[in-house]
Amino acid sequence: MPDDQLSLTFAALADPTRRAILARLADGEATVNELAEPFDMSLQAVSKHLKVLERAGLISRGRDAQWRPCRLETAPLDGASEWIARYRGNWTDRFDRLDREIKQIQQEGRP
Amino acid sequence: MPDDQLSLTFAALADPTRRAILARLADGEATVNELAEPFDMSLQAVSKHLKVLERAGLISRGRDAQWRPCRLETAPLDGASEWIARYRGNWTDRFDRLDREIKQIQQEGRP
DNA sequence: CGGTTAATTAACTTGTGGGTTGAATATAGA
DNA sequence: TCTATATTCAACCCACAAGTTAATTAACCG
Repeated sequence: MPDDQLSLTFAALADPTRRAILARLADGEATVNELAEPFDMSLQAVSKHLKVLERAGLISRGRDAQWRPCRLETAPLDGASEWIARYRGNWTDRFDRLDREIKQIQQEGRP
Repeated sequence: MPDDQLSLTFAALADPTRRAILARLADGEATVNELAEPFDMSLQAVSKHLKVLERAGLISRGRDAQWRPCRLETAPLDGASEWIARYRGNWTDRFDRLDREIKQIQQEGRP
């Protein structure tokens, strides 16, 4: 619905089929047929999912003869990740943990 | 839409109004009226958004007389964050960066 | 009790998401 | 050029999301 980047990204991720497609693409490029193979739905349906992902900037497509290989594009995930991190808390907890680890490293470095 | 937890979470986050509501709740509890105030839409519409957020587990609601204060619940964000992190890469880049920082700390600790 | 405030439920409209099937397009290869 | 393969486009269906207004429930207060 709303077409701001963050909304597009989250909406694209809100479908298990699309998440599975992205997961598959994390292992490397793939054609539409290859991507569609695991799913119990028509090729056209998968093609539509790819369009959604493309509109969200989560994949890009090349052209190799009659194939249109899809590649994962992770840039939009940065914004999504940042948004979530802002509200996920608890930052202090994590800084505390990092603090302890750093102190331990310093101890080990100076015995 | 599919009702697995991850899909519910991402779908809930895919709307700017709902994200704004969550942002507001990060500053503390609020009633439905308070949450609705900034938006140019009916109270009922906001109430529906809250229901979506509640179903996704992103808010919980107490009861104080006729008020139903909403509280931010960040637990579902963990799963979402984890999913994104898995594909966001580049882990190696970040480990490299952390490596450099650790080495620097070790240098400073032992001159 | 009656009135006011807070919030939800109900019924409805409209738009769109996710799926289908069938036709169209583009390219490789015989 | 003709055919097979890969992919998209178009038209359609159904369910639901997001909004509306109107009615209902729940609790406080005079």
